Amino acid sequence: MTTEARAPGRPPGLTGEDLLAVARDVFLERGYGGASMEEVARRARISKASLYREQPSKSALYEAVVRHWASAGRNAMRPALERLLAADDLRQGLADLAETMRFGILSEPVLAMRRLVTAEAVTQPEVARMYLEESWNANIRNLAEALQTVAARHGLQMDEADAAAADFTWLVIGAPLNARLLAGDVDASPVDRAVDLFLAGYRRRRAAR
Amino acid sequence: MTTEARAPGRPPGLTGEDLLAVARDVFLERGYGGASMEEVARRARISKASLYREQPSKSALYEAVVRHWASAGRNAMRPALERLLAADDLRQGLADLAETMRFGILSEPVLAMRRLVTAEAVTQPEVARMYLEESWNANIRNLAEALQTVAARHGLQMDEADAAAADFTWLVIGAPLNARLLAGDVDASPVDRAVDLFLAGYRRRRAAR
DNA sequence: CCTACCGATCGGTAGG
DNA sequence: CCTACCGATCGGTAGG
Repeated sequence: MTTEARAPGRPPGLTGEDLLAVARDVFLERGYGGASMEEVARRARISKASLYREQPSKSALYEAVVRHWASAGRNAMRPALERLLAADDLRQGLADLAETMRFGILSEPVLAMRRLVTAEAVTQPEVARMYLEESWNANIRNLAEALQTVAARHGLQMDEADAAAADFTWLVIGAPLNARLLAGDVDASPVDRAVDLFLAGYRRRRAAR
Repeated sequence: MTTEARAPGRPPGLTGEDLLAVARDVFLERGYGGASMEEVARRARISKASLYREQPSKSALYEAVVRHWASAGRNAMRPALERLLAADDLRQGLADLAETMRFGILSEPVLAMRRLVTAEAVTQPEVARMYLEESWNANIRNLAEALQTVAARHGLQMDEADAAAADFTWLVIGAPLNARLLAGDVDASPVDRAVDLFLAGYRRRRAAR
């Protein structure tokens, strides 16, 4: 069979979430300004008129794309956090988590989405704020919860779990994220340094202020 | 006097570094795609034809702007590092340095330049790479050198000073930089947490792998 | 140094 | 009659 079966009168092109996936690819490849509604329509095999009936404007399409992406990534770390909670060796568990975080956050599509949303934060701040809250802070809070559990089990001093989750995250991905965003470099530094520094800082109560 | 004295035949508008400053403002306000050569020319009080005689293309103007900025920021941290080296109290010295770093890196123009260069890293990667090397990595190396000196004086264990400088930097600015880039939030968390974690990690030799 | 203008393309919408 | 969709073109503006 060379043609798909389809009901008469049904649209042959993409709509709904399939359309959002196509639009996402165009935005990630070209940036907001470089993306044209015509290319989105062409790749989705629909007319521009049909595209505008699905989304009333380019900015509305952009917001829908980011919202769908953020929703999908909201609990991206959950499996890795389950593995951390199940790990006997805390240090090894944190190192595995760190590797997973690097692999995910430094992947090309995630980097491209960060570039896109950051660049458009000036003109569409509410979209950037939604992305930060739904996609990033939600994951930080999940991480904080898991860290609090393993801290209690392994006798770590962790009064402010959210801050500790941020510390861990930025020790692990700060430098390579910066390098990849700006230069595409693949960072080769082992995660063990970050994990050791984190553990050293939280193993004993830090000096009072 | 209502008019400035000027030599006959001299251009009334801006050229050279003054032109780059005007172009920088336009790029930072509008982004690369949103910046028009016409607006740059208008603000510099020159014609578009004159602008194109100074810079052969929009991308050449952009590269000149970023290069000039990076060159100016290359040793931005030097005064703060001198104060660290002169500090008696290491913890207080690091806290002061951390405040200075936050104030500088999280300032609006520096954030806007980061947004701009990051967004254009896809289409003009060599400019982004130059920015990373001249403006960021140069400062990290200056910080590493200073940290090595104070580490030796205060008995810290610091085998890889570049990595330690990156650790310190991302502990101090990672979370607030992310929040400000995406949501414009002003972070209120004290720098003391980051400094204490850093010191705890480097005060004793970390566990062998 | 400027006005005028080009070929191309943008986001968005018309009639049928 | 309906829904889904098309070719053509609108007014403005971009880099050059």
